[in-house]
Amino acid sequence: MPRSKDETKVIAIFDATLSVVMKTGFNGLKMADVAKKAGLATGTVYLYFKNKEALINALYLHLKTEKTQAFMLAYNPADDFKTAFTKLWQRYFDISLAEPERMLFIEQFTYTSYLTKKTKEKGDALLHPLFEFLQEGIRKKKIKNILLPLLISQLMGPIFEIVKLHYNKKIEVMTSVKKSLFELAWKSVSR
Amino acid sequence: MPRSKDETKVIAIFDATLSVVMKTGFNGLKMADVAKKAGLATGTVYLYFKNKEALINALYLHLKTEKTQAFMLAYNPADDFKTAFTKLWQRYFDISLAEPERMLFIEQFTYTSYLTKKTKEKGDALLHPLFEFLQEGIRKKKIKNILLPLLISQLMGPIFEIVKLHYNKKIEVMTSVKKSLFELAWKSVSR
Amino acid sequence: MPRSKDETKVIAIFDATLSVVMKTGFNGLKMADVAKKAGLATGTVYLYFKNKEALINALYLHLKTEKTQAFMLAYNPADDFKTAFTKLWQRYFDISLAEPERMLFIEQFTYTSYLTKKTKEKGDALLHPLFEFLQEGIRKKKIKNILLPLLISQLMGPIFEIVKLHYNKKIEVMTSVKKSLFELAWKSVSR
Amino acid sequence: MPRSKDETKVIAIFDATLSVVMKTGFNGLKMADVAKKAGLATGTVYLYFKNKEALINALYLHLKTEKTQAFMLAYNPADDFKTAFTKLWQRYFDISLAEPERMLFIEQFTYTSYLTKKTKEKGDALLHPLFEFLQEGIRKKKIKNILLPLLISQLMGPIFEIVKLHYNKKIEVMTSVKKSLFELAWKSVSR
DNA sequence: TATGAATGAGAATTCATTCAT
DNA sequence: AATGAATGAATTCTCATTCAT
Repeated sequence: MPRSKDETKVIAIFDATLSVVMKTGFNGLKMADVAKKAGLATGTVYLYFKNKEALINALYLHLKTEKTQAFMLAYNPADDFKTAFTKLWQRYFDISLAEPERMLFIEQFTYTSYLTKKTKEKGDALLHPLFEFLQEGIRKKKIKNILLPLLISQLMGPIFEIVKLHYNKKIEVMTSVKKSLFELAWKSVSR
Repeated sequence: MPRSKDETKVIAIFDATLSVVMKTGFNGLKMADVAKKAGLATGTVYLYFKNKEALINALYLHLKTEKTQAFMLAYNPADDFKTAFTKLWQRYFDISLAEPERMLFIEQFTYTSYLTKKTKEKGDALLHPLFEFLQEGIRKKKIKNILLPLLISQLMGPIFEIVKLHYNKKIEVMTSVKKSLFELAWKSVSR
Repeated sequence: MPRSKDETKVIAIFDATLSVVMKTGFNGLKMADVAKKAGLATGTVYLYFKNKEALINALYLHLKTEKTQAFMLAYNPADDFKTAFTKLWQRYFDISLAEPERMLFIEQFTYTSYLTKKTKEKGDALLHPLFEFLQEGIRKKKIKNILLPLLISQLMGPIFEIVKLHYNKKIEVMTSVKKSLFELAWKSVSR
Repeated sequence: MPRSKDETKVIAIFDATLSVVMKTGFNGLKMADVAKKAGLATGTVYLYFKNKEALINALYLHLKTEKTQAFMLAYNPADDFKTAFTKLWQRYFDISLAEPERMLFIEQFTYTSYLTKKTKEKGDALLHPLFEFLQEGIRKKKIKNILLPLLISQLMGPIFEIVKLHYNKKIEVMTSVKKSLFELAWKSVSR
């Protein structure tokens, strides 16, 4: 809930917050550090965000929105289902790996008391287009007829895990890996 | 002769910590609350754990060990691979859903600066038996020949997601759900 | 523009610390009391000094520097040795008696684990000019040719004792007393 | 104020206390450390001393008594004044250097709120025999007619300083040094 | 708006002392 | 008497937030 017009500063604060959390964990997140990293005075952060909680909620939504929009861009209604599915999965995978911090940040705060119910709901709502796409796939008998949340879990769960491994340098993700994983994913949900 | 240092108290402190985190989130974890919940004086907690960090690391390892041991009990070397795989998956699933707090707690810990590198390593090491079991499956051509970490991600990722949904009351997990999910899992990794 | 970090506050904290120690003894030194006495919030003290140890080290050096400078002002290179010696001794004596707290405080510090090796060294270094002056006296055969540290001990030791007596109201130091003491001092070291 | 008969334990506690203070400074003195060092349980220390303050006061008096007695043994009323003075000074010097910790301990606690007025008075009273000896010297016109406290300060002050230097390894005290120092002392107070 | 010093409530930790055994 | 675990008041230090400039 920025009050001012200076969108640049909001972004600087978001970036700084992300960076601090990634470096120190969410319990190491201090407003003073965020300010310093953003090149601002502590007080200035409070001109843009009412308090720490507000900042975190705003960032959460910002990241989730950005990410969702980015990957839904891969969707072309003209494609046949399998093609569309493939493009979407790959885009989601690519984005997640390209900016693991964003994804991990979201994960981290989910079970923190900082995150408002409202924020969580808004975050969930962003996935509606994806739900509809998958629903369509079920209707067309392209994928198994299971509850959508389960389907999504089956698809996203592995990606989250891979991103963690990648971020912690436990694995290197090459094209072959991506290919394998996609096959696992498609194999498990396709009909 | 004074009372002797008591294993019971360690457990009481572990339980209290878990309970406090689950009620208030990770950032709401205060040593005083833990002590009160455990029915002890603040100082007593420090008799058993050097400081907050030590407590968290110990609890992390405790939970992870407990969980791993519990689910590896389902493993019977006499079983053929598919049977063993099925039992293990189901046990892991059941345990995770039965005590979602423990699982979520472990996950949360991971993104805290409290957790030592050493602790993480020890935690990872606990999964060795599982790695070996899957390796065996690959050798026997029962499951796909992919990097083990990827395989594990594919198997555990979805379960984590389901547990979260379950814990947040977004879904109800009935037998049919469990069955569906197992099929997705098996379908994706089997040869 | 906020208020800028203020040298006045450092002095206020120094004074407050000194005053608290003098009233309650060294083991009665509490940061909260220092802050209150200085008219500041607890946190403010930590803005100027990293922690209690840093405060004590800084104050030690501050007092020792101040005292050394003050008494070295009595030194005029144009004076003949005996005159210079007399002036310095008297100035040191006067200063010590005028502000016994400062002197006693410095002494007390010495036996605290708070005081860093580095700080002690810096403190010792302050006496260099005095060492040189006495060395000159030896060269000129005005005073006995003994190791400088012994000479200094012989000169300062009695003064420390007198200050303690004075501070504890065991004696009253009048001009006649000062005269006697100077004679003892000069008698003992002169050639 | 030991309550029990076990004098051995009292000594062990005294030694342990001295040792802990010397290692960590008086603000590092913890009852638990004393107990451990003495090979006793914490509670046991409290069987022998009511509390920390009582322990410190008892030790202070113990050390001062011991030291005073030890050096007054060098006094032989049959000796002429100068001989007696010499013996006493040297004995005091030797004792102080041989067990610097004891002397330094006494010094350290003098300005701590732990030490009772009563304890200080008792400690001072121990020096009475020395006062009388010096008074006699004045009467016999062997030493200068100055206030006794000043005289004592003049004699003890330098020794304290030397002990500190010695303890901190700043100087090495050989026979020649001792001789020089005695000469300075005698020169300053003799008539 | 922007600044960053100041605030002080609140959290972690310590340690003298007690007490159950 | 001896033990050392337990206690909890007291203390240090932190950090979200405010406010004077």
